[in-house]
Amino acid sequence: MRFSRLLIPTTKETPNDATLASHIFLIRGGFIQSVGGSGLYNFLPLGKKVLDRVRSVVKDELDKAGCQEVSLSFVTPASLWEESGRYEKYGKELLRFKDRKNNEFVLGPTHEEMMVNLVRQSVRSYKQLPLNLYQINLKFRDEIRPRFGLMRGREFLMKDGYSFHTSSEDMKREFDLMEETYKKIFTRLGLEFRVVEADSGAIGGSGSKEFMVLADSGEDTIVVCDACDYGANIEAAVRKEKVCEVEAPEALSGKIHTPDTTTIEALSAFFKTDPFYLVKTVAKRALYDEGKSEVVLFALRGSDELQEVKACNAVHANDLADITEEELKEAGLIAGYMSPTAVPEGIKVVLDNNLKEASSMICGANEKDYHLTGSSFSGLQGDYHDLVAVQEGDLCPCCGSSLRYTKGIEAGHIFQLGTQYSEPLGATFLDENGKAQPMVMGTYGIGVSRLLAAIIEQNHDEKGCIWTRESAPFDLQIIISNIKDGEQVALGEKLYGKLKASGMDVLLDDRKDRFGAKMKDYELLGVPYAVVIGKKLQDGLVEFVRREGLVKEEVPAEDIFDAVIQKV
RNA sequence: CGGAGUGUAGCGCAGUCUGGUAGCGCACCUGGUUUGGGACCAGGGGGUCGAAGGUUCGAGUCCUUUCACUCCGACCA
Repeated sequence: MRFSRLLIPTTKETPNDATLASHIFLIRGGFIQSVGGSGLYNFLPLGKKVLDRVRSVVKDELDKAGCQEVSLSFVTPASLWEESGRYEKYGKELLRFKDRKNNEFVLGPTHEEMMVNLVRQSVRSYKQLPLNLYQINLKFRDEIRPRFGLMRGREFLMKDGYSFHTSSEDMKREFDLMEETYKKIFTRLGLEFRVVEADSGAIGGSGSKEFMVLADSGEDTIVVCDACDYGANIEAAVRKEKVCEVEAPEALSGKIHTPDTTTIEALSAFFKTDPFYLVKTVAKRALYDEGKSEVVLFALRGSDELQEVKACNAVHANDLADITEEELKEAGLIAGYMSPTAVPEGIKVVLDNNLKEASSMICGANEKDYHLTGSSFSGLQGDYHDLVAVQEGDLCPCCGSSLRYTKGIEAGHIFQLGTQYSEPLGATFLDENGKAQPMVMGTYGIGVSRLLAAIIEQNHDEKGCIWTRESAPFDLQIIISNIKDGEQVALGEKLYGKLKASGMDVLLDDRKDRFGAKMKDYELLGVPYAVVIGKKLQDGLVEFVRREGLVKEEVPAEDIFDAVIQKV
């Protein structure tokens, strides 16, 4: 392609709302264009090209793994969502609207319902299973706060795949195959990534894994072990059970006057004991369907922090909200002195697993200025769950080494769904005995447009993008320094023609601009390699440039074709 | 939704306090010079100042209402 004919509106200035490198360079390089803000973007020729290349890597690997591509209707009848029960549950991110006949529709934010519908209409027998269908299509989520360019748009390109099986064993086999396939995809795209244990969120199901592209600008905190492969989203991370080297406080059981000790620190100082032996009680309002809600107490060791997503899952709530002082009073709870053992009637209590069989604990008396010592949870019946937010320095559940935090961009997520969609939606097959069984499902997503942002987050310098081999808009860029120099032009054109004929995708910068402007654009666009044909051509030399590190090498003009073929 | 802020040319901004001809830089168009690090000279085009209402002889500027967007928190590929 000739630069002079391509629509590549590069700019020197940074749009005022862009803070992330990927956002800045994708806009400045003329890859994408904002549609009046609000998380919507147009893909310009260069951006579309990169998107297609990334998409083709995804497609190629999926097809190799035996998946079949389909394309589902973007506009989805609301009735399907009502069937699955998600019409209400999904919340405001689901864009709903009516057609001229007043029928309700949604713009698909994910397509479990549609795909199950497709399959239940066409699959009858176990002989037709397993099946793995996917599409790479637009999704729309009416995000509360879209930001960071392609990283979190409202409209985005997603690959969503769904598999259907006769048994959960077979589904797990496919789940593992998808994990391997995803690893191949991210590796081919040149990304440094980590597969981590994850929370399943609104999609549901169990045993989900996320593919995190490692980048400081990532929005997710992930917990990783450097000694082994263990990695998990902070929302799902677990640790080896903690022990405390400090001895437990004397087990005198009783009510102690503890004025103004409403925090763990104060309490720890008052009793001269480790927070490990204190009980932290956190009150939250759990929100459910149809506007229902209730106050819940979450209790854990004073040395631990509550992980809200885990807490939310423990009570099967849609969300947890902070609680106001009035609400506390109304519920009969005393701030700073709450306790899982002295609870007003009708308040739900959830206990952290670490409290199971704990003894010699100090907890609130649910009475102002009083705490109870010598509390024991031994034999105490209760609703025990993992509620703990794993901290840096906690020990790896697999190998016992120290864990640390890092940041990641969630680029893929795979779920073992089971039958939670096939049952309500009636997606059944007839087994060998002629009995109807619900299909066992898995679901697998990749944020394709987000991958563009992730690639740049991981591969850029202060000057611009550095595309990886399989994501680059072109294999090579030829820069003719002075378009008025007949010799430079002749060599540029000749090289361009020969390389194109050899199957290479080449961008020829044949613009009238000065050298500096072309070089700046090259650096901004981030094509992996360039050939600069300039002044040194008088001495029979041209330059071969590697974008990464901007390494330059002089090559005799007559050898440049072979050099390019060999290096690129 | 809670908190903060911004809406003026395609982009980035000044002008608003103190009402009086709509400005600057980049980009764009024409001509010329220039061609190894975002050139220069000359000329030119482009705006219902987010929207509606009000005050005034006169509103980008003051008042009221409203909308949109951005940034910080809870959701997600």
